[in-house]
Amino acid sequence: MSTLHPEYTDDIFHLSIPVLAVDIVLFTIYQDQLCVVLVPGRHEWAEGRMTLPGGIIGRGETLEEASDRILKRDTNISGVYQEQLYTFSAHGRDNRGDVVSCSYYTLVGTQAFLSQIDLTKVSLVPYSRISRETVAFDHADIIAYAYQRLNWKMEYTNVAKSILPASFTLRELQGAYETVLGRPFDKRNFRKKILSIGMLAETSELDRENSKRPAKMYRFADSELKIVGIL
Amino acid sequence: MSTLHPEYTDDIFHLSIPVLAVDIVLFTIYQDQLCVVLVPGRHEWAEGRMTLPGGIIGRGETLEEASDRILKRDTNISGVYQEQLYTFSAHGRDNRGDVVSCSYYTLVGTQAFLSQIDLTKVSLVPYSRISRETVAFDHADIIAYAYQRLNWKMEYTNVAKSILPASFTLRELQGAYETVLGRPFDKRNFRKKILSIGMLAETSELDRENSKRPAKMYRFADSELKIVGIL
DNA sequence: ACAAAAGTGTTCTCGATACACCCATGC
DNA sequence: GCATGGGTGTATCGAGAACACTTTTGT
Repeated sequence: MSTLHPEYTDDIFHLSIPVLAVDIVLFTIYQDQLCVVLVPGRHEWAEGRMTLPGGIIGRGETLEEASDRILKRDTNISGVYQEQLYTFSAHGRDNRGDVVSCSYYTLVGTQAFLSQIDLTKVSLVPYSRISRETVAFDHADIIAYAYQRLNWKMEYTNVAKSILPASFTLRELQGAYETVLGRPFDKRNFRKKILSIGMLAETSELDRENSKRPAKMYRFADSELKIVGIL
Repeated sequence: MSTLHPEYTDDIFHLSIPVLAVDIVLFTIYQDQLCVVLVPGRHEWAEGRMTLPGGIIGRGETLEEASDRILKRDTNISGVYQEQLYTFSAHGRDNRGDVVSCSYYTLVGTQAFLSQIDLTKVSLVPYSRISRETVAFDHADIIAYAYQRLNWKMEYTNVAKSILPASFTLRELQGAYETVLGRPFDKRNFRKKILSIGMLAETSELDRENSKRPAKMYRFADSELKIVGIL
């Protein structure tokens, strides 16, 4: 079956069933801040505010396929692991019509991110500046919910892998945790904990970037996302 | 706007978008076993196996409204708090056509349950007997996922309130935990923990049912569902 | 008096937190 | 030799797990 990709047109809102869409919360770290990728609201209904990348699911598509397709279309990013967040359906959540939104979220490393993204199409907005005034529809709520889940995932899984290069120092890792979770950690306790879990493996590299004592570099031992129980 | 309630008819599968449905996992305790409410598969596609109560979302309905409506229609139960579980969309998950299913789950007390339910329409199947052979579509997967979430909720919230009468003994409460979680607890640790949280309040009643030493009866202090962190 | 369930405390282990100094390097 | 970030260990506290006997009642 060939897949259809419906758009937000008038006639799609006259069917006997609601329209199903995806909205994607893409987190990344930029300039030491946790940011969310937003696109300019492409419809008059967005009233000049920005929106999450999103669109309508076509026939014969799974939610994951639609989410990949739409993320690629709206931001040019592909091949990232996305996780389902929640399906939103409140009355009036989308003033275009009767749209149920299944949301996905993900965390992408700055390098991977900047090399793929089309910066003419998207904006990086620090999480701290997102509010109902700045983003359209119920997207601020979706982002807030995604942030909660991301917090949980940072504490109990090795998601941090997504935002770090192949090898990194423990200080860099701690910095990533601090930026995403928005609170400081004790250096000794952080290292003890993270090493005791067995999530990391030493490499033979040393960090020669800084002209100070070189730091050992580590990599993640598991290539897949795993639940480990961290902080 | 008057709400439509579409059914699984041929023409609904010829739209340009997928059909959105809800499926409901209703847990209850019956004969000291954790059970799931199933209905006979109402469509030839179910191939004689049972299914979760479920149906298609209409225009102008939220998922919660649809879920309440459909649970009432399929089982005659109303007014229970349902929580969203996950939205399933895998290729071929429903052999009738392109159906995305948003699942909900809930836990209902035997009393409330038996007084409302229409037992000619539904079956109570022990969780331990559910498998891909006994239930249609991907409903066994949905149930397994709901069970995981229910486990989590028992450990970290006061959901147990749903399956206990207004007042109960600590032994009854422990029994409910043991039945749902499928493992035994130490009486002293259980009581210490559950009382220390402040989730319960003593009542002046004593349990005179058994002709042994009467037990104090307790009630839940909070009437709403709360996250507390239990076991 | 006895059977049956209710009720109660202590010990141990482990993970989380708080906290301050020495080490290796480049300049 | 000194400035800078890298690297390390110990003491305390609280939560969870293991574990056995006394109390109250009905018969």
